[in-house]
Amino acid sequence: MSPVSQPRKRRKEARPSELTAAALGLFVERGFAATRLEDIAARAGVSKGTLYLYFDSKEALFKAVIQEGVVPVIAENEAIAARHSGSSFDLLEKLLENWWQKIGQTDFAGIPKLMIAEARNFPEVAQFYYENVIRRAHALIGSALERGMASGEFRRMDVATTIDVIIAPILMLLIWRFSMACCQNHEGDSQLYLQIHMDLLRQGLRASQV
Amino acid sequence: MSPVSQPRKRRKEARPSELTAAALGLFVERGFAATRLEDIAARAGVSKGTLYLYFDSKEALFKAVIQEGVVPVIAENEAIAARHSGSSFDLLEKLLENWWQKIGQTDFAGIPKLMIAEARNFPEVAQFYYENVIRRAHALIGSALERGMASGEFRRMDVATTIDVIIAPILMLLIWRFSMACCQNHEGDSQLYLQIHMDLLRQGLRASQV
DNA sequence: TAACTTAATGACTGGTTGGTCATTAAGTTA
DNA sequence: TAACTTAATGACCAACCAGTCATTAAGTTA
Repeated sequence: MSPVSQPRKRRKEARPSELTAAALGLFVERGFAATRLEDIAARAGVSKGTLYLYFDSKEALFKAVIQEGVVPVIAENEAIAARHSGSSFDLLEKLLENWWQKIGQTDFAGIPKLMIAEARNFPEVAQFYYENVIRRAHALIGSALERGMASGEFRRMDVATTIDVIIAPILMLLIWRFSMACCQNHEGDSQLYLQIHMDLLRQGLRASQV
Repeated sequence: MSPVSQPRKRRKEARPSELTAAALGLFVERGFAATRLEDIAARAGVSKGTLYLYFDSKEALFKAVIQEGVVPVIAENEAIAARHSGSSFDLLEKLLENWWQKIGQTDFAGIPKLMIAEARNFPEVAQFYYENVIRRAHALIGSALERGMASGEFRRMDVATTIDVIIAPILMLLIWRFSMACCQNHEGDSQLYLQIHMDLLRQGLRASQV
């Protein structure tokens, strides 16, 4: 057996994203308060001291985790909505598909659970997340709904609240995966879940035929 | 000004539930790890030492919080389902109504967020919650769905997954209230939210008319 | 009211961890 | 290869907190 300690490499560029990735994983798993900085550093393959070269404090690291990877996907979806032509329900499906690819199937999928668990302890970060992610996602779904109502494709409804009801099952899918999912022996089928949600909406949103 | 310290009263009976109530509030607000036992004791109007007369450890207190107030409501709803006659959608509405009265509008409303945030750190408690709350709630909704499918009221669908999609917005309502809700200036209307969810379901679940 | 039982207290301790900094060594320049 | 810059380290410290226990006093019994 050779000595365990690796020669220490100097890789200034790669460190921050490696550290936020490690932090995301542990924060989601254990919660902010219960996660030790030493464990984050170890998962990223550095020492605790190195972590402080790149982040001022544990809270600063938390902020960086949140701000890193969610906003770009919102911007993408805004672009998708802008150039869409076709039924409004198709637009909803396109937005969901892109979100699923960029968030739902990546490590960022853990962020909703993390944000929900820690929002009250970090109001400033929660505010940032609300303004830059939640509000914009709402606006996106809202405009699709209004488009569909204007064309007669969807029935009339309270838009603001309907948005919440549409988004809720999508968020719960991720939240569940990072919390209670460990108790189920059978694994849930995410694709089927999303498909059934959209099936219910397809029929639930459309203007009644009579 | 008179001295601050109250004469200490002896109230062995009332202590446990006062302590679990205080703990629920603080755990929901700050998370398990970030909550200090001294703060829980203070909120319950006793000293930290007193807390240890009634609970062996911080984790034991957490278990007690969870086990205290959710199971009875499930049992009630099982009774409601057993004696129900009428449409299957009416049954779903009745179950939701009772749940809203007994959980949604009480301090127990914070439990879903707490369970989700801490499930991974307390697999034993999570397992208990899964078996005694989640599984039974699922079975309840599931039997209502199958009843409706058998009578031709609902269309055919994958029951297990549809249950999840139905429950998700209801849980998110509470989770939201105890996390990101602080960021919104306008307060959401829970009644309207639940009504729209049920409206979407009423039309989304029913067998297509053609 | 004296003796007794036990609910309640809060000072204390041992372990933990966020954050610091003097030291080490990787990589670069001359 | 010698001198230099700075990324990386890990021992260390101070604050914090779960859990303990000797002491206090509320309420009860005789």
